[in-house]
Amino acid sequence: MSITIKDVAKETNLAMSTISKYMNGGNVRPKNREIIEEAVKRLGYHPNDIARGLRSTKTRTVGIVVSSFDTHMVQILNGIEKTLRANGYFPIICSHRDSLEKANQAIHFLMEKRVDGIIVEGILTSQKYVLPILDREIPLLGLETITDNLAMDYVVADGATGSYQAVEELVKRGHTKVGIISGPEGYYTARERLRGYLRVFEDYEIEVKKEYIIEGDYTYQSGYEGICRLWKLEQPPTAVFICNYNMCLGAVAAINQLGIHMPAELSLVTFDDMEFSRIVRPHLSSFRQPLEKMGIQAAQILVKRMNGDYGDFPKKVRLKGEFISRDSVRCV
Amino acid sequence: MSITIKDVAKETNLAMSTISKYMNGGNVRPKNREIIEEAVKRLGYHPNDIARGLRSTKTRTVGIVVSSFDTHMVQILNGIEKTLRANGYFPIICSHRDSLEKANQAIHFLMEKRVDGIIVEGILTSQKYVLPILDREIPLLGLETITDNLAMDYVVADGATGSYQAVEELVKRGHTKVGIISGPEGYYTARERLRGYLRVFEDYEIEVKKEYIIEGDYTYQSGYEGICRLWKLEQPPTAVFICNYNMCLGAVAAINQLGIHMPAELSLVTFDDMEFSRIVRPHLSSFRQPLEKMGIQAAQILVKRMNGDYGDFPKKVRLKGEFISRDSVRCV
DNA sequence: CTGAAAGCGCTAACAG
DNA sequence: CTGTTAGCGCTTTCAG
Repeated sequence: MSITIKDVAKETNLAMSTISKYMNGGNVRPKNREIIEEAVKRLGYHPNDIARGLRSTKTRTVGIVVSSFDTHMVQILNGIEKTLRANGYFPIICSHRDSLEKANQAIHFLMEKRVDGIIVEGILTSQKYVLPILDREIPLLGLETITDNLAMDYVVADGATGSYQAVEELVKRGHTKVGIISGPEGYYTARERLRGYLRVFEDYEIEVKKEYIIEGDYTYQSGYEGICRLWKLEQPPTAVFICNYNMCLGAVAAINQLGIHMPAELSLVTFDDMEFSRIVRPHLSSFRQPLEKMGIQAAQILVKRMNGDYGDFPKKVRLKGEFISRDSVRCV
Repeated sequence: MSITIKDVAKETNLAMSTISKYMNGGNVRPKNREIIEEAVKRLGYHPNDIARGLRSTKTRTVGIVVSSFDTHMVQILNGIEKTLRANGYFPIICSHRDSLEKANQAIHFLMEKRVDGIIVEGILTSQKYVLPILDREIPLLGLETITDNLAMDYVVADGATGSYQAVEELVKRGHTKVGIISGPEGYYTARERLRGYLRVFEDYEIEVKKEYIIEGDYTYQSGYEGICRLWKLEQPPTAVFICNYNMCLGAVAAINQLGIHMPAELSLVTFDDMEFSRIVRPHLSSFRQPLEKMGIQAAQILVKRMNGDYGDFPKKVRLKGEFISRDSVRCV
């Protein structure tokens, strides 16, 4: 098999424990230091992290459980990965595609791998499936969701304020008939974004029409269908707010398909600003979540916990984003 | 600490090895079976995978090293993850952002974690940094790249044929002045795609103009600049072939910015079909790589190797994609 | 500072 | 089928 610490010990006529100490940055007599260094290099010795983890119960590894890999997630992951690695940790990323079973598998896999901490994203954060993590007292952080009854840290974007800004933009420009294609009710983010929408109408004392509220499911398809349904109404809205990226893709496709002129006939603002927002014509006004920053923050907090610092536990971070005004909204 | 196999043994008055056997699916007397099951559940016992890996030298884990997380990679990863998990393996994903140092770190991390196999993607597949993997005889597969002198499996999309198809579409519709914004020369994929472009002109006996060949670097920025440079030419091309997704985003942005009418003034085809291709107007004609399939194939081959099956080693899979004709090309 | 010895949790051999 | 024993590669006491 491969070279072990024993081999190095034999080679140098030193004890295993001395080699071990050296490998972990401990103090060793300068002369031995050199001898060891030389032998390690010559033999091509690499400590076996598995064995090391077995003793020390620290693996310098953190588990990330996401719903799926997509354009949106990727930016968060970039932030997480960067921060984690800067702190000497490595991420193990699993996806569950909103399947409770896969999520459970992933969690158990990660626990068996003895990760030092876990970040979970999306709806499944809620409820029982994270309980075993808490039981084992593994630091746990929720991303893009909050469950009030669980003692853990959270990082979310301020969706209510974000959607408030987006919808207010519409209202300020004179729109009163404003539709929304929201996310599925079970999602924390969806509820937040809907809340922001509703609050605008409350604040501006405009009546909200039930038929303008379409519950989508965050997929391309539901964005597409949402627009179709809205457009078929006797009195279609003059503006619409789309609650996430994928649905926006579908919505724009439907708008093109139906030959609706944007923004002349229909104004649009969207949550989740993406590269294509400024490429499609008209350029889309949108609310940009600080995705990478969310990842960075999440990782930072988790690192803190893994270092045993529970000073501000449990922490709920709600990051602000920014509204970007482009050309998809007209004044009425 | 947590519950170990010893605890279960004590609880059931059976030997550790019996529990172990049961946990690994071995045959156990029905009565004991029940007893064990019950105790495992009651105690909440989960085998420690670290310890297990230490003994068995199998970790059921495979390392994935990618250049970065992006829209394109995500689809490949989906295929990999799905296939791996269906076979009982879990991926550990690392990115290196084209930094040789980070790539090395990642490789060592994965080897220390004793992964059963590794998939590497992108340019850095080449050369020395994968050598330690081969040395240790860990199954290794290269994705989106090929290095001829290394004995390992590869999965790539047939970029030459893909770009041939894309460019031929242009030529068939009467374009002779065709520009290309290619990838950086060091990339296997970039060379392949350029090769396809050149071969079309060879086959159709059309002269290629040097100034129509712009070497980009696969980024948004370079796509943008590429169009600008092409458009400034005394005799700008009437069509352009963009070699990847990010550059295409940039190219379309530039086309809009410059007020170039597409396809009237400039036709465009692109490598990498993405959702936005059929949303932007005009819809983009493009070559679609079978990204998810590439991931699936890669994982399948690796699984085979990890099972000790080296029957067809080394295997080089070159997957065909499809050209999708939309509205961004006009006939001259 | 160095070395000897014990043991992390598990599986692999081998008896029984 | 079950139990005993040894040991994976490393770290961690605890003497020296």
